[in-house]
Amino acid sequence: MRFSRYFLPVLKETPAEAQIASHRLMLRAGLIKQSSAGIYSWLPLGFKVLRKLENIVHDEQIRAGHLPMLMPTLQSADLWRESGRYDDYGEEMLRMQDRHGRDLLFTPTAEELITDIFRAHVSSYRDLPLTLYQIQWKFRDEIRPRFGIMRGREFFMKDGYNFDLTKEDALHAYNRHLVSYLRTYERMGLQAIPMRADSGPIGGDDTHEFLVLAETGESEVFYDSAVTDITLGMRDIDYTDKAQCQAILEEFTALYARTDETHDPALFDAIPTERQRAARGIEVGQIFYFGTKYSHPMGATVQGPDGKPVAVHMGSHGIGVSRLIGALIEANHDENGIIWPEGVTPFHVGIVNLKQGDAATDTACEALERALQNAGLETLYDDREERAGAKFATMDLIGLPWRITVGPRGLKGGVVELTSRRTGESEDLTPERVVQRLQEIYLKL
RNA sequence: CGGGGCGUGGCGCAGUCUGGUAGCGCACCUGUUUUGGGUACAGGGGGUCGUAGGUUCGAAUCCUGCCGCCCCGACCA
Repeated sequence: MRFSRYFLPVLKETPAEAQIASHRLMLRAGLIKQSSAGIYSWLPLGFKVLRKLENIVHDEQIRAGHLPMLMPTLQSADLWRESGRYDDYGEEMLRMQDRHGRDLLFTPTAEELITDIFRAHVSSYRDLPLTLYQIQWKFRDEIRPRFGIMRGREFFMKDGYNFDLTKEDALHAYNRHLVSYLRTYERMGLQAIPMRADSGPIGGDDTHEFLVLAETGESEVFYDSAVTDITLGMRDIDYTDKAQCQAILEEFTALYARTDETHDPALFDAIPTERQRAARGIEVGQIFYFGTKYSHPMGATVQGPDGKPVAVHMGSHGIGVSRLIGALIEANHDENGIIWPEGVTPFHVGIVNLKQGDAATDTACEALERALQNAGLETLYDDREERAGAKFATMDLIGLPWRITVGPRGLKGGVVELTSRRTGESEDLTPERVVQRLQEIYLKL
């Protein structure tokens, strides 16, 4: 992509409303524009990151055996009356009427609708287990939206629902989701710690929240510092293996890690003092097992082997995809701007032409751009006629993890400069080597 | 919803107290210059001062209503 052809409205000055780093940087780097309180437009660069996260979530869900689908944002109130949540959900649910005066709502979550789909089409235990999910816009009419995309009213969320014959199977689904979520966050370059949580209005018995540690997080968390040393890494996972999923859950949840909702000071004090941590975190996902809470009142049953109807055991699972961008930036930025992890960066590498208009550097940049594209890498070539400092500042702000600097001096020696955004370290390499290096870096992901 | 604050070109702000021709910086456009960490000079375009009403010879400025946005608290992916 040529910078001159892109739509990237970067701001030198920070809009007054932005209080936290991720919000400021998202506005300054031209990722989003506020439309009204808690509602944002996603500009091309922000949309690109959002799509990357969405793709990673899809990829990991499909890997875990879950089926993608899409449900509408507007739903009939009738289903919600059936489950009893039309009245329970309260002011947070945005309600409206169509021209016939029928009550509609903008979906804050989709347990009712998915259960309705399930009961209409599934009647035998042989069709279980089944896990369906979608990534779709949600609306929750927050009392006070804030922190930009981190607590918007409209947000992009992956929500999944499992249907199982027995509690045991449903708990395996729970474990499977925990594992797949861990993988998902790790691929994004984020550490999200599963913590025992409170179930809130979704209801249910078992629930874990995934929290990214950040000073600006809204949740108070307490944990054993040793939990931050556990990673999934490259291990081979068989999602049908109940024992393996269970073992991973136990591995990740054995140590103390809780939000303030479920915090137990006595257990916390039992941790060696030097490992006790009280901090703040951003909630980026949550998984629930809630048994027959919806299937029972809504009549979502299957015939068991004995021919008798059984209410299915369910759980639901969410990842706040749009919020993740905020969490990613909170965890990855410095005073100059964003530093995208390689797994989610909108472009793999930026190219800075130090002397735009100079035939030799222009040619070298264009050749590099083609070579990188042919290698399957996405480039953002800053071809503006700007001073180098301005180009570097823009690259730093938008946070591409790698930058190639092309100038007449280097070209005399046959090299260009490859710079890491994270470390600031540079290396002089031939254009061929640069392409190779970047290929190696991104191949691993 | 309670408490606090703000609304003046795309962004950041001054001007409001004490009414008298709407300003500054950035961004944008034109030209020249320049390009190794936010370049210099010159010229230029763009504003119903959130909105409605009131007071006044005259309102960004004073008064009233409404709308929007932000911050602190109770709720949430």
